[in-house]
Amino acid sequence: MNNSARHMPIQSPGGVAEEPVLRDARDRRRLILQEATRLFLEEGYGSATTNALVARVGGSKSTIYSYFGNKEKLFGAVVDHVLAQLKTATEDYDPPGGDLEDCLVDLGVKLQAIVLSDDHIALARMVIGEAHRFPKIGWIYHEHGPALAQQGVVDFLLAHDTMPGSGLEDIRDAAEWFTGRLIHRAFIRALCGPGIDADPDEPGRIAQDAARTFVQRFTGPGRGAAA
Amino acid sequence: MNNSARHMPIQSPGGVAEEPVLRDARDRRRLILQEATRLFLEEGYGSATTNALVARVGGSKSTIYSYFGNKEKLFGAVVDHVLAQLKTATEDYDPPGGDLEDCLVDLGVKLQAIVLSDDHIALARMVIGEAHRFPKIGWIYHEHGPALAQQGVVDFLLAHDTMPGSGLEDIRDAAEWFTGRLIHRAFIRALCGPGIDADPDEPGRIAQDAARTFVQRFTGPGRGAAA
DNA sequence: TATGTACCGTACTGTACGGTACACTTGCGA
DNA sequence: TCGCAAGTGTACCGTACAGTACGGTACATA
Repeated sequence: MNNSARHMPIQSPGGVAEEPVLRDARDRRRLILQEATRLFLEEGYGSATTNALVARVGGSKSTIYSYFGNKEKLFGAVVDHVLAQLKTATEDYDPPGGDLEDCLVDLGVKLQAIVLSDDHIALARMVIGEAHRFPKIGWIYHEHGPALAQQGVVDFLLAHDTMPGSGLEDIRDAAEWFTGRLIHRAFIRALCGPGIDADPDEPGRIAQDAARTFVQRFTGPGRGAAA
Repeated sequence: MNNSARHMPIQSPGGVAEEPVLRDARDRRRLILQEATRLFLEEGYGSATTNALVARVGGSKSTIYSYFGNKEKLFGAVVDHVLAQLKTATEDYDPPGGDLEDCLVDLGVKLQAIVLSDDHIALARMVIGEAHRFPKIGWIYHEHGPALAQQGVVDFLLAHDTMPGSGLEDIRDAAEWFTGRLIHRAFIRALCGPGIDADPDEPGRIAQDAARTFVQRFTGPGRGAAA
């Protein structure tokens, strides 16, 4: 018998996602997914337990299992969910006017913001840490994360006719120079742990450097092939 | 506490343990560390079990625990061990003669070989996946891995007087351009899982591009400082 | 021959966790 | 008022695993 008070959807403490009071039980699945996402991102796959999820969501394990079957499937749903959010964020990108360098700075800053966001770092950590157990999820993440971002930069360079006369291969290479400079170091550092060498100004500085140097060295005259 | 005197140590039927090599028990600790390293790199921290380690090493759990205390400490020892090996590999680097581009290609290829080696990828995955549980190990890895490699490139550029007249900050930035181009994409891809888009020729091509483009655009006249 | 030490083999403990069973409750529509 | 689907609370199961206990062995040294 249940003698405790009727369960109230007491609130998830952590987080970005503000929960609109989902009293209506039809949204049960969404709430579970939402809380599972927070939980997995905070704890990682291995350390996140189903009981902890129940404690957050309220309700019972039975409901969770009736919706998602098992923990692995729930994990898959969470990864899809987060990637979908990230994808939306990139699709909404609207380049400002101004000259190329300004546009590249803007693009760079936005890209950094997404890649280095707490949610994305947590997701990447989780996926990388479990890549050997869930190779498929590693692949999905790669295609909907890094590869997509890379393609986004290529599209940007094409759309702005940044390197007129260059072949697609050269543009791809240039995009890799740009993203490598923009992201590599900070991303690895973030993956290794929070607060390593933290300098909040650095991303901005690097975006500036990436844009300026890119314009100077990769666009305009004198960038021909041949060696 | 257990006071039930149930368990009778049924005896080993004579010395069956036919261990081929390293019968000399003085190397016990080293052997354990060695096998633990292989095991952790193959399975990851969470999935590697102490029983599996016993099965590999031979002998008994008691011995392992007498040396390392618990699983976490064993893990720490393993990370130290692998990083020490990687460090040795970088310290032994001996740049060839030839012009700058050739040297950079050589440096790039060697760096890629280390960074993308199976052992390093497995280590990085493990560290990244557990960074939230073992922040200190994340930090140690970062300092002895990525940060060290970065510094190695800076040292190379300085030693070859690649950018005469440039300040240290500019050289650091240039080094980040180089390593970002050289490694970023392939590293992320490798972390996400084996066999994504695998093209065995690509690392070589990228090393070539990184070296050639770097020389063209980041050194010599026309890069902002006198030559 | 005695003794100390490093190691072995195996049974065992405690616990955490994924997952299930099942009786019970609630909201809703007919 | 009834039936039903969805959800709830809780006890429970099986298993996996870290870590321990402890008697026994191999061997070197005294």
